[in-house]
Amino acid sequence: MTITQLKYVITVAESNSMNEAAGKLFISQPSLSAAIKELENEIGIELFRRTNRGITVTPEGKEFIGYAKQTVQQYELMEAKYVSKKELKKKFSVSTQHYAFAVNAFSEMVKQFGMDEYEFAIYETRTNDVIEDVKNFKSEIGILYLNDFNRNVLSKIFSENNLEFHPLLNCGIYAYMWKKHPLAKEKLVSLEQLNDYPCLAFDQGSNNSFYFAEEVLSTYEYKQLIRANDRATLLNLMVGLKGYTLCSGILCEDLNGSEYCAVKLDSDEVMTVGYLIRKGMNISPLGQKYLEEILKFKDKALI
Amino acid sequence: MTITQLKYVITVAESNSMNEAAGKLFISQPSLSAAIKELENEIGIELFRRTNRGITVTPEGKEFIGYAKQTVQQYELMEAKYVSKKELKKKFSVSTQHYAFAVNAFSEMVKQFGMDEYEFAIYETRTNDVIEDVKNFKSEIGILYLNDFNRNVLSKIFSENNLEFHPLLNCGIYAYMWKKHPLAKEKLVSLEQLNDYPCLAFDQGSNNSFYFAEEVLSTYEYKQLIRANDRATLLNLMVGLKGYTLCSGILCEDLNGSEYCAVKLDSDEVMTVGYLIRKGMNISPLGQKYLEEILKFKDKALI
DNA sequence: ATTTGTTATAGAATATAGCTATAACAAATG
DNA sequence: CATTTGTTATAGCTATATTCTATAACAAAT
Repeated sequence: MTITQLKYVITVAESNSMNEAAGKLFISQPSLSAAIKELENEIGIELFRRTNRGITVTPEGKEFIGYAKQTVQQYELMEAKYVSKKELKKKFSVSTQHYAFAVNAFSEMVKQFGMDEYEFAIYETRTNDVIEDVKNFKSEIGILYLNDFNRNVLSKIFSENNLEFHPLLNCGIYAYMWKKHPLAKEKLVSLEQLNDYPCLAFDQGSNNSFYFAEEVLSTYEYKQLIRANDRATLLNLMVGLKGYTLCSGILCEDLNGSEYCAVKLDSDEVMTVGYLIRKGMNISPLGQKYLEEILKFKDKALI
Repeated sequence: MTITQLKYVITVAESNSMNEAAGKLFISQPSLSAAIKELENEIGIELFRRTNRGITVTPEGKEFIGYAKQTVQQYELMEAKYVSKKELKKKFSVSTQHYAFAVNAFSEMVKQFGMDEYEFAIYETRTNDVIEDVKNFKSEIGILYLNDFNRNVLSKIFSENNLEFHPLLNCGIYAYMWKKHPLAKEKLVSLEQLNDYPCLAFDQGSNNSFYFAEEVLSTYEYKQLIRANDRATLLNLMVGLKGYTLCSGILCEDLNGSEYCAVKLDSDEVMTVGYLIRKGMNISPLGQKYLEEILKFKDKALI
């Protein structure tokens, strides 16, 4: 297992064929094929499925490539510092459920590190994709919540996939709605009161298991339920349909605007927002800063 | 720059001569000498000073080797997982000023990870060594405090050495003393009151700059000052001499025993305990856990 | 002066990585 | 249905790198 082989594997995985990858790597196709095969023999894992129409990455290959990327990145960091002496752009991505504060923390971090030396990405997406992104090394960190209802199921998924959940902040449940909503001035609202209005929820794609829902009380039977896949859409529906959504109560007026407000729900239920990482994986300085930024919402979470 | 070369460099740095290192690496001495020299030429840095009585590491070499250790460790992690398939023992060390809670957090972390898969080390030492240990990659994390007096000086040292300080907890200043000390029952003590008793301080070796002192009010002129280099010794002197020491007020009865108590000092001064890491360095899962454990003292710190 | 340790150098043997040419195969194409 | 075009795999060769042994050069201890 050499660094060269790892670099080759990564390039092949990003290509549609050995031929194409060989071109990118400026070596001949037989050399590349041999190098890959030698590695596969050494580790005893088939990384790519070869067909006459190109290659596909096997599931085990996907995991291996994840580790390979880490190792090569570390190596290239040294290479950049000591050999070529140019600054290598470090990468950082995060995948999150639909939380304005996760986006806010992200932009704060970006501001502090600057775009010159770093490459950033944030994916605001459905629960299952958050898990997948972290699993496949697409994102270093995933942001999602656990509560008493989904904790066991998600924890099992985490441990099966070598993932680790770390709590960041606990918060009560709030109904998020338009400022001019009839219930907006209440101190406390009950589910019965809310039942007169449509509940807005984030679409979770094909995986419509309750456990993947982003609404805290997914088991409750809502009279009216509307699904959306975009936070801005959802906000628009709050105004247009006098809808509401159940969430953490962590507000970011800067991002969602001051047109909305959160009213505490009459419920003892507590949700735990936390971060998901691959088990045994180091957290980069960028990741450290991002988590620090999220922790700044600890106070705001307990309005 | 190959992984092999990096491994060679690391072994040489841990040996007294090329010959000795060559033996450890099961290669001939000329091969090793050539490999090292080739690397030095490539990066344009002299890593080792050769004398007829062996080798010494240059300062630039020390830094390079630090990075090399990181990179090789990452590589060996993959190698262990995919090639040799035996679990590699991960290493974690921390250097800290004399804080019982730092030791306590350490032992909590060790308990949770278990000694089978990991290799641990904790160095309770003087301020300058904490900084040196982190700088030279001996410890991943250093624990020390900043206050208004030493902040500027230490911050400058940190940035000059590519180190980063992250605050963990703020605490007031307490006088730590024997439970049967005449002042032990007071709610609040002044420096004037304490002046009747010897002040106990940690010896900082040759570097006796005020800025490196572990006592919070190092500028104050103590009538009686006794230096020690061991926490247990200091505790004994508290009993024997009715001495006291100024500290954070974070107590760990489990470790120091219940024979001692902390009395709040009549002063607004606040000290910030935090951790020190190399700039741009990732934090390992062990380090993450350790910091989490220290943060659990956040409440105890504000008695 | 000799011995014993060190690092550095030279030249030969071996191992490795890459190349070209070609095979083997499957799907698209005329 | 043969041909073309894409794919990966194999064989044999060459240039390069790695590592060895033997030896030199040097300094300190004996």
